[in-house]
Amino acid sequence: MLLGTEIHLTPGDPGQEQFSISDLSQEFDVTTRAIRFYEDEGLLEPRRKGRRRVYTVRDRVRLKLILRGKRLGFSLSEIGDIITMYDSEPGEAGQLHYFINKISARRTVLKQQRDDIDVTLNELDAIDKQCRKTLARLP
Amino acid sequence: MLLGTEIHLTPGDPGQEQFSISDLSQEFDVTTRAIRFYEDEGLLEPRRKGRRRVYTVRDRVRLKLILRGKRLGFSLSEIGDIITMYDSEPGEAGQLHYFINKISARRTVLKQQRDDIDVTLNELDAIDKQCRKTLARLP
DNA sequence: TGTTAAATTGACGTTTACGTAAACGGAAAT
DNA sequence: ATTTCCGTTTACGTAAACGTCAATTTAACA
Repeated sequence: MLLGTEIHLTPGDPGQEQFSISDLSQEFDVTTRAIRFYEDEGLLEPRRKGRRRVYTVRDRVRLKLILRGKRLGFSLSEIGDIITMYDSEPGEAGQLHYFINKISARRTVLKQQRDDIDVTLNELDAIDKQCRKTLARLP
Repeated sequence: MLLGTEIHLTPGDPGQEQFSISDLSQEFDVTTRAIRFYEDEGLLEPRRKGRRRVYTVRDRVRLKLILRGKRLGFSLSEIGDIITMYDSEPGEAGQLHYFINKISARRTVLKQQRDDIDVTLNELDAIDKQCRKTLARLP
């Protein structure tokens, strides 16, 4: 029995449970090189069938988290920290305090970013209106 | 008469109108090297007194815009585009349409970022609560 | 007026996040 | 069975954004 047929039972199936690297590459518009790089950096660890990478739904979620982090301008190292928060299994008290502090710090950054965004959006809004106003007074 | 005394009339004065590179460096916690680099990239163009850079209030505002853009993860090139929007003098119709489109595109990105931030904040909130809950059940 | 202290200009080094190309191994299709 | 993909590894290249000297110049202060 061929391994590939297991992976690609129903390509494009919404209930798909296994993904090839090019599946993910196409779905999220990211190169296979980048996906492999994220693995090198410890952000992904897909199973293997022989040499080939096989991504689960969980891996796919992780990739989504990575890309979201990138959109927010975080470094891969920071993204790794964030993913670790998501993955944390209820451990000992020290670990939990550590995570709570990490989460708090991250939230501070995110809130600052949101403030920056709001300010910028308002300013761009004003500039946009000014442009349209000027435009309306032209021939 | 010494030039320096003109620049540093009242160091730390809230109504200060001229700044040295180290003034800005200290105020915004950014290295002088970075500030010079932004100039190399065309994002700043301070006047000179002799060889020394003299920054005006306007230059300082620009630096603030640069740092805000950095916090949002934009490249210096993107930040340059944004600053250009702020600086735009009412020009001809073509220019105005061009800017309006640029602004629109930038707003789309900013809104996506804000959504990403909101989602992330909510998720971190949930994780935080989970952590505290687990903590409360420990010795 | 000599001596620090701050600023400038190169120039080279570094980190991050991939791009790109080569060379090879399986798998799929014909 | 063989061409044709797709995937893998390895390795070198690269753009962005500075860091880090070193060598000078200029300024401020004792």
